[in-house]
Amino acid sequence: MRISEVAKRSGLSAKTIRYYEEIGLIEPATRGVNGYRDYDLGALGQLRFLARARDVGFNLEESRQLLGLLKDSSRQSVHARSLVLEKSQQLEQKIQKLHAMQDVLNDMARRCNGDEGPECAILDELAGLEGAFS
Amino acid sequence: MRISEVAKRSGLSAKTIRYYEEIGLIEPATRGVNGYRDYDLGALGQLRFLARARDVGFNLEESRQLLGLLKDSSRQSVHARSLVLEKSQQLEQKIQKLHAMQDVLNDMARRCNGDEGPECAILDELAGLEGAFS
DNA sequence: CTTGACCTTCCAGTAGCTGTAAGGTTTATA
DNA sequence: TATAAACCTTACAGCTACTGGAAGGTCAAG
Repeated sequence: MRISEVAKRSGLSAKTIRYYEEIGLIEPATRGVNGYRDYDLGALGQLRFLARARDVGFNLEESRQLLGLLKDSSRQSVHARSLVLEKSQQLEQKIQKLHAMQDVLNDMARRCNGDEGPECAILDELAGLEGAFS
Repeated sequence: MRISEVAKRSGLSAKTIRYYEEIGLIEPATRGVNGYRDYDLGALGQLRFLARARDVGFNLEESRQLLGLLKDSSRQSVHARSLVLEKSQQLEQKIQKLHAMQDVLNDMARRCNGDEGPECAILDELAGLEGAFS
């Protein structure tokens, strides 16, 4: 398979696949006589695995670890599980933080007239005039 | 005020303040005879404003726009309000996405034994073997 | 007079790609 | 057979929003 085919079937861009090779996340692809990269189903499988790991929130280093576990026949599933649970907790924290930010935004919007005048509770609050008179 | 004082009082780092000046987010600070940057309360106010805008999720370009509104006496509060509402919606989408990711992670963790053996529903699912036998 | 805490500029690095340039190859069509 | 479209290659720059570090100038205290 050529790179564009693997790209289509993995959901990654060709650029990204070359990048993953460059940083050693996957083995360098074998090359055809013309110098084009050539992929087999095993390589496609690894790229799909990486795409999914990224999709659920793992960064490249974590995805590398997970791929290492996948390839390690003497692995212990507890390791994969702890990576997943830790990531889930990280997402939880991110969600909480985003919620808090959203609350502030919604509150500001509620207290702002949103008309053609210059008076604006949003700008006041961002400037530190803590809307004491809302 | 010197930069470290402004840093302390705005919550930004000195590095960040210099960076904001470099990219034109704030006016270049006036300089003392020794070449040190010197800030007045107005500059501090703007930096605080920027710190808060960043805190609630605006990126630098959006923060620049908000600061523009703050400085524009002929502004219309509807503009600030629409920026805030749009940002709130963006946060909502991010939250939904993180929730979906977290659901997948929690589901994978639940189906994984997490013991010393190699069998692992997490790795199976990431590899695309859609846990049909959970 | 030296030590330490400031300040300055400049350059490099981070994550995870994406865009673009300049070129080689393959394939389909006129 | 010519040629144009659609691939492929490498290499380098750029993106966001900073952070770290080097090399050096300034200033106040002891």
